[in-house]
Amino acid sequence: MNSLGSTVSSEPRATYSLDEQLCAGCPIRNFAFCAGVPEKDLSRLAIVRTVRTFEPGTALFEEGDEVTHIYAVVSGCVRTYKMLADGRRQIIGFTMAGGLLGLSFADLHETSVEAIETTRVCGIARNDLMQLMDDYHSLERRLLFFLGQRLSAAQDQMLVLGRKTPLEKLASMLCCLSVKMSDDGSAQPVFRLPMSRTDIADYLGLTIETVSRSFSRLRAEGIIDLSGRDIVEVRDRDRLEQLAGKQTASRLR
Amino acid sequence: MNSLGSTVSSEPRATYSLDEQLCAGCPIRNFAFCAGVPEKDLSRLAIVRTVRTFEPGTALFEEGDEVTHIYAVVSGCVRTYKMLADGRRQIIGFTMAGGLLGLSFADLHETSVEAIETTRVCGIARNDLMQLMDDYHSLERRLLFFLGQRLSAAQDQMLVLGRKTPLEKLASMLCCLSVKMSDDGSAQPVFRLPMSRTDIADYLGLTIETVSRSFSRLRAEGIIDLSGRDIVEVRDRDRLEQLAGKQTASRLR
DNA sequence: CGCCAGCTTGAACGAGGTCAACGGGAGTGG
DNA sequence: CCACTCCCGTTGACCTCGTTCAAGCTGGCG
Repeated sequence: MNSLGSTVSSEPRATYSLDEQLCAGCPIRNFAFCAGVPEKDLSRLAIVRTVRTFEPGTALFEEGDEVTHIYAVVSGCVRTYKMLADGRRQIIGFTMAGGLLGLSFADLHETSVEAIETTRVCGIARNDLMQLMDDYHSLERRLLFFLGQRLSAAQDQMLVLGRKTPLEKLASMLCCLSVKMSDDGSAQPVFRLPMSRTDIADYLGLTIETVSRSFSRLRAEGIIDLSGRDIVEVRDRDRLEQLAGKQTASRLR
Repeated sequence: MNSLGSTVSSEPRATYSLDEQLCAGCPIRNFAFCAGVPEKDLSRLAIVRTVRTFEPGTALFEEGDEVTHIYAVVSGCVRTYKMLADGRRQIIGFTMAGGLLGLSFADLHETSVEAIETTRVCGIARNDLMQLMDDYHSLERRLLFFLGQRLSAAQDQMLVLGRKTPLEKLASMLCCLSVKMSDDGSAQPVFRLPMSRTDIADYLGLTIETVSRSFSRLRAEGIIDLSGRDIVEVRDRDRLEQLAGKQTASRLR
């Protein structure tokens, strides 16, 4: 996997960082759900949160595990997925810095989450979060907003999975990633793919071969260019967005 | 469509009910999001909410419309969907009595919603809802819970759309409907399908022909029985759930 | 009774999956 | 330093499953 010698395993190989910098200096302070806690009360947050590091391939939690914490991704990238009994996998989404993981009202997790890259996450115990939500209305409002965004993204992905062709699926994903992989939320023409072809296939409901063929076709048509296997350059954003179906039917009327 | 002569159209053919019964006697009072408003303050809710009736095929709202209200379904059934420019449609979900519609933090709706049957909905203006959320913490908590449930359902559906076979897709849907179509939240052996084969196809990412063949096969194998085209009897629940993949990989370990 | 919309069934086709071979870059060891 | 290996990705050939196209059926309603 990487030079640290981690292997694919369900054992979290975590590093506890006991004396992290205060929340005030946190890189995701203004983007993550914790922005719902007012500046003056940050110390309260800093006491209850724990920062951990996960190496590639290690699990943050798995489907069926008890829900104990919720997490904000500080840096890196994780995949959230569900499996069928025979090993078929559906990746629900990829979460980057600022993203929220594990917010659930059930007692057991309904998805599994694994680090794709070395990933730092900030965790808060569910009980502590509930307490904070009771005390800070703005935090609860912010979580509601995050869940709304997640639901909206999930609905978009249903359209992708149910009704788009492989080429359209890949184009949709690349359009999203060109925004998600940028630091400032704008669409970057050049960006890195943190996930493997297998991950992409399991995200789009395709096989790895079809993903590879779709990449080749996007490149052949001059819509994108690839450097190595993980650097994407968008050469014709208009055509990429057109393929992705950004203009939905109702907006064309 | 039905004896009232409504046709498929985007014009809402709505009936305003100006003097509805008070919220206290409402059939969904204890199930819908409004259960987050305490009993003693129900009158406040009753003032701001509006009940409307939509005939089959009429739109509650469409993608791109301004978000003005959120709705609770009082009775009937609606479909939420997204369209691509060339007419391909993906149904995001079906909402029955007690369900929530239109909760969004964007200014414009990202999905369209149409009545499948004659449907009564209770609407609250977004501004009024925001005010109520500020005043009643329990209401906001309840909306958060509803959104969490919706997200969870959306994730299940991604697994269905991305990785299941047609037979498994239909089995999954029937398992869900046997619960959703019951009054008490338990799985009923006999229930009615409110939606057409075309709706089912657009929900499962299939064609109408494949849906029809899958129904025939489930019947041929003695797993279900059909009376007419819309009454389903589950004859072998175990096999239906097995096909649906209720046991996910992690839970089998 | 006849029409029509929605559903079912059959036959042919093709998009995407499966299987297999090849390629290339990174890590390893001689 | 180079050869070897391994993993991941790409490409080609073939095949299958689900779609497409077409015909027939059914049940509700005029």
